Amino acid sequence: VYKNQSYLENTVSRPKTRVTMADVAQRAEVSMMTVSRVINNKPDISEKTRQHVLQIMREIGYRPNRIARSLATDKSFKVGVVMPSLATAFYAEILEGVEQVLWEHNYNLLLCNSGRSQKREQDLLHMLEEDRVDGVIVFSSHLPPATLTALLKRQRAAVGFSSDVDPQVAGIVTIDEMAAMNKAVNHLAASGKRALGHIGGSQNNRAGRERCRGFVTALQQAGLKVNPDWIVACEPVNENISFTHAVALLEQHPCIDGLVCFNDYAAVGALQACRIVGRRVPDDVAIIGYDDILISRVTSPTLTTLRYTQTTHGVGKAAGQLLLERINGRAGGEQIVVIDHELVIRESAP
Amino acid sequence: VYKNQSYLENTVSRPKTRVTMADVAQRAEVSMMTVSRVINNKPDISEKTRQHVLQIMREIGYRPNRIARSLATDKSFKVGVVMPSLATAFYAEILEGVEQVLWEHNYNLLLCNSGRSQKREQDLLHMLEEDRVDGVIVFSSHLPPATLTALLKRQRAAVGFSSDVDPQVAGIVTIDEMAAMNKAVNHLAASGKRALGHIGGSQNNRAGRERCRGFVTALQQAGLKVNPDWIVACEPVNENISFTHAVALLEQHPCIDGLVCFNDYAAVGALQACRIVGRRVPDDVAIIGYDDILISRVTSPTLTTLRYTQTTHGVGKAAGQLLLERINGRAGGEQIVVIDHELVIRESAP
DNA sequence: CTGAAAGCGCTTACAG
DNA sequence: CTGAAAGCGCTTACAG
Repeated sequence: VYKNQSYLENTVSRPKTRVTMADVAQRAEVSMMTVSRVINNKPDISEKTRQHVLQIMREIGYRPNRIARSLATDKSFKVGVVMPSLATAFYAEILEGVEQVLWEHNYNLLLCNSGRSQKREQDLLHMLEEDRVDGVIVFSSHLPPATLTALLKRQRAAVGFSSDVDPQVAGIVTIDEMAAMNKAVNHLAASGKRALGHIGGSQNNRAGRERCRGFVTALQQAGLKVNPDWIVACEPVNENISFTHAVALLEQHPCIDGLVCFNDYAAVGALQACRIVGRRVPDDVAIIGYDDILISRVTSPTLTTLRYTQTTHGVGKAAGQLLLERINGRAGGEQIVVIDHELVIRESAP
Repeated sequence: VYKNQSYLENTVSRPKTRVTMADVAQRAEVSMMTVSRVINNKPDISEKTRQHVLQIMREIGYRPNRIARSLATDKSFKVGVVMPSLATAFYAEILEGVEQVLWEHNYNLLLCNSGRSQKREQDLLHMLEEDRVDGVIVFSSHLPPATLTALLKRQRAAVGFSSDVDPQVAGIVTIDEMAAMNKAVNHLAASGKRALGHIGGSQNNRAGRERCRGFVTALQQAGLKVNPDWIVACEPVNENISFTHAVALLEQHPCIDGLVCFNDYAAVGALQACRIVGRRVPDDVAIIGYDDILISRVTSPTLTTLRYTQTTHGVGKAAGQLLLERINGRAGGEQIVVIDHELVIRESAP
């Protein structure tokens, strides 16, 4: 008698135990090997047998158990994705790009949110290891480079996005923050600004560190004064924190006539600060943001900002693609994808 | 000789096969049973043995294989989440809420994006079945109610958010769209509007259907005229499609003096349409949106809109919580969580 | 407090 | 073209 009979009936009760390959084999009067062959579309099987087995599978509502298959094949068709935040528009769009390529190649996505916590990022990576995922993508890691590298080395395949990680260990999708800051600084210098400040981001991730470093280097190259007091770090970086920092900065250093900000949120805070402190934008203080989020078009004045030449969705796809190549072992040596950017000139720094 | 020796060395090469429980047992000179006990923090084990085993695990870098454990226990500690879109702010925020509660209870999230495709939604649900996830949450399903119900019945536990599904089969987080539309229509009627139109959404999901139905019912209750020609459906619903529909609507029916829109994007399109057609908002045509997204505060005129009394993040948490209850079998009978809303009155319909 | 054996539901060589 | 046996890495009763 068929052990999952109740499952076939139209009742609300759920099955304690589901239909297995053995059930199919028994009912179809073939071996499990044969059932396995039709599930996996293997050749060397008569069309008659195949159809018969398929028919039985439909009849009893059989679905193969991927957990068992993963254990047997040591391949999970899952990849872990570690994000510093999910509700941020930027990461949400990236996620959609990643999901798209992965799904197209039959991979599934185990979603992890580190919430920018180092501890949690580590826990997550350990868990992903226990899940035996086929690969991992880490976005904007907040872990020290050595720690991250050690953690990723333990994964079957890995990609780091805007994270400092050994290129021997993981594929890399990176942003040339030095060049970006150079564009911003040169633009301000060209319009006559001479005392530039930086509303920076967290020094716990690559973007924050590199933008700060790039800002300083760009100043030097442009022959402008570098004053450490004109550089502040927001943590976390949002309008409010940035506002507070910017007010203090502008009050203590009235000479500042230009501000390069970590991102558009920080720039919005700086904009408000100028209003409070009584400085006109861009005449007294010019402001440049980063990311070109929706809001940068509706502030007044509108925001001059840096943006990737690729869509955010495209950036996610690139990261997914890179991981797939590594999973499939088609990766020859170090792989580094560099995302370019451009300056979008609006009113805050014409 | 230890088979994963190379894994312990500081090389870039990755292990073909990882450390297993058997390796730990052998090296610690205990049985696998004992190792299993320390992994799972079971009692009945001497502190000395426990510490010794833990030490060995650390030494050889052992991480338990959750795939094997899942197979043995028939429990995956994973839940599937099916979304119609990832990059939409609304769903991104919900996702963060879901991820949060799930992680707090040691569950992981298999993320799926249906892209509003019925076919893909079905494929996804089948795949999740094969993954033997402990539960599934479907957001704003585009599947016919009977199909969705049948699919969810096959899952170990399920929750539907704003989806028509049999409450015997899944927990439900739902929005009382009838009441919402009632608020919108009454507000317009109270300000003297008499000929109301509806810029609706897709009829392939509950929100679209219910808002339309609620709109009509509210008109009837308010004693206002119901004219099917004054109701249009946008598919997909975005500013451009809405703009096109609204222009046609306003040109063909100049008498219309109020528009209730499916969401804020649709309302923004309607706003633009009024400008093009030469109708003043709110004097000639009053407009009401839905969702209270960021943009509704910066349009001119600003947008009167409906919003949930709970944060979007909170809505995600509620859905996650509900699923956990069902997974743990603490669910007594039908479970329906209703999300309330309120009218945010701004300039477009004062 | 500790262990030997069977089983979870598949796949992988290996035979025939 | 088809099948019997062993194995993937854990856990679950059951003994002692």
